[in-house]
Amino acid sequence: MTNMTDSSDSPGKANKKEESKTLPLKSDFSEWYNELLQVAEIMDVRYPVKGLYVWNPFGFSIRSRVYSIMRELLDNTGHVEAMFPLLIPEHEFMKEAEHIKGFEDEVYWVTHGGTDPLDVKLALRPTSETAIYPMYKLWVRSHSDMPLLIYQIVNTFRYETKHTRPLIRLREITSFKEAHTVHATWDDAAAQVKEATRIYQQFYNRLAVPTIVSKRPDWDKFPGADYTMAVDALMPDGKTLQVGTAHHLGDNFAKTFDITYEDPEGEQVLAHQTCYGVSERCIAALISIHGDNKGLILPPEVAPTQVVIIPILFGKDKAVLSACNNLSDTLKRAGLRVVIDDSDARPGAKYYKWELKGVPIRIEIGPRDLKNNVVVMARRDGDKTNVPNDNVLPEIDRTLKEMHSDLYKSASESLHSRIELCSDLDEVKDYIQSGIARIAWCGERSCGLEMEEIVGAGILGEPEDPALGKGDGTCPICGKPTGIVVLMARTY
RNA sequence: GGGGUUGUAGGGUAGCCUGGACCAUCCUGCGGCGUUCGGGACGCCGUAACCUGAGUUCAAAUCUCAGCAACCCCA
Repeated sequence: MTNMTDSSDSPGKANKKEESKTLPLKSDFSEWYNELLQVAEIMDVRYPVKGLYVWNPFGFSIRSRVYSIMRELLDNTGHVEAMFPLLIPEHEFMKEAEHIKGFEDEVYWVTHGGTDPLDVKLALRPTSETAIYPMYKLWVRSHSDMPLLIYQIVNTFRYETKHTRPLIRLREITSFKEAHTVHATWDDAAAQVKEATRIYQQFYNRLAVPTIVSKRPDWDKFPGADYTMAVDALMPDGKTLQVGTAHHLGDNFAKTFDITYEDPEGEQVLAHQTCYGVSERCIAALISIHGDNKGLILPPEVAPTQVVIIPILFGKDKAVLSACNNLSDTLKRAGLRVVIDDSDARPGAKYYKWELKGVPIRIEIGPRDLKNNVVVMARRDGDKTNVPNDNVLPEIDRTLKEMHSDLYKSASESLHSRIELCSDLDEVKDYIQSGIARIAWCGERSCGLEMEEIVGAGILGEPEDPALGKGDGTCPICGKPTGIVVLMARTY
């Protein structure tokens, strides 16, 4: 905290204020993040219950667009959407022993109906396996029912005891997309897990967020799973954010919930299952990775407003306004989301406002431009240019596409410049202050846990990409030679 | 899990240590009117606050306790 009384006299502080009137610098990531969510009207964090936050209409609009990409990708890969209840009876929830162990400290329980205690306690789903699989027992009959690929997008509740954070660590996850699939064989399920991470990487490409897929170490897998694949993004402060997981459940849950099918020979056999999920953390990554000192930068596909038109008015200038209206009509007919800001504020104030909101393209039209038959086009992540009137639509189209690929490219470069091969744990300890360390590991649980202990950070696992996950080395704990390289990072 | 700090208009703050009055300070925002408008305009008028509960006291934003919430540090 800066002392109030000197701050106004200090030139350093004054400059800082000049650069960013309402927003802390992005280099103070935590403050920047919290403040941006509030001032850009994504979330209102003042809801008076710990770990619960309100989606503002603007933020909700981003959310809707992001999740419609997810729906599109899932629907195009054979998935169907359904919806299961929020409340899970205690006896179903308690069926799978490992699963319970993983979640029991985090479950909210409904114990009363009005003032009467319930005979059967009801859990608020922390995830929906135990809500869905009793139904799968009824639905799955035959090998011809397979694969069964169902997803839902719902809220889930977890009583987090660690520090909660909007979009990142919540007590109510408002936007949990969870898919639950059933397959005939273990191998079919394994293939589906691969497919899931492929879909997630496509999804994140659409958000211009580069990600890394890796296989979580055994002690960090989903409770009740055979193994867990995870998708991680790298945040500006060097911590990784787990933004998607895919679990191979084997026949573990099938045994518990008695999910069997009749195979072609007429035998009743256990099904194999997977589940995979993405939460609103995807939006945390989206915001954090692209934003800058001025505020949000949104990839055009998910920006609620793609083009803002600012009239530069002198006196009662009808010509400028009607030029703005004409352009707006043209762009809207082409399917773009356009806003004309003809409010009473001065142009500069409007620029700052819409930059904060991350609008990809700003068009300025003033008397000078009318005379020259041009408009001024400013890219949120770049410069201003003059564009001739008859070329505005194609130029905007082109720029929006280019912006997406530029955003992805710079995010990807930033990610890869912050992954470093380390030869010992001291180096790892040092490097994870700013990024992701690669280090050899023999694969033994005891060595892995010791590495985490020494470094004070987590092992993300062995990356799927061989360029990251392979390499000769020796385990830093036991000294055995190994071809496996794992990723270590500070995590959210 | 352990420790610490904080809670005053929509946001940010002063006042609290050392209890009391005079309109609870200033910036910002918001509403109105007018002048303005090519990178955060200005004038005038208006608007709005002491987290909740209990206690001490003639008197509480200020002191004590509890709750709720936020932030920071350590494990």
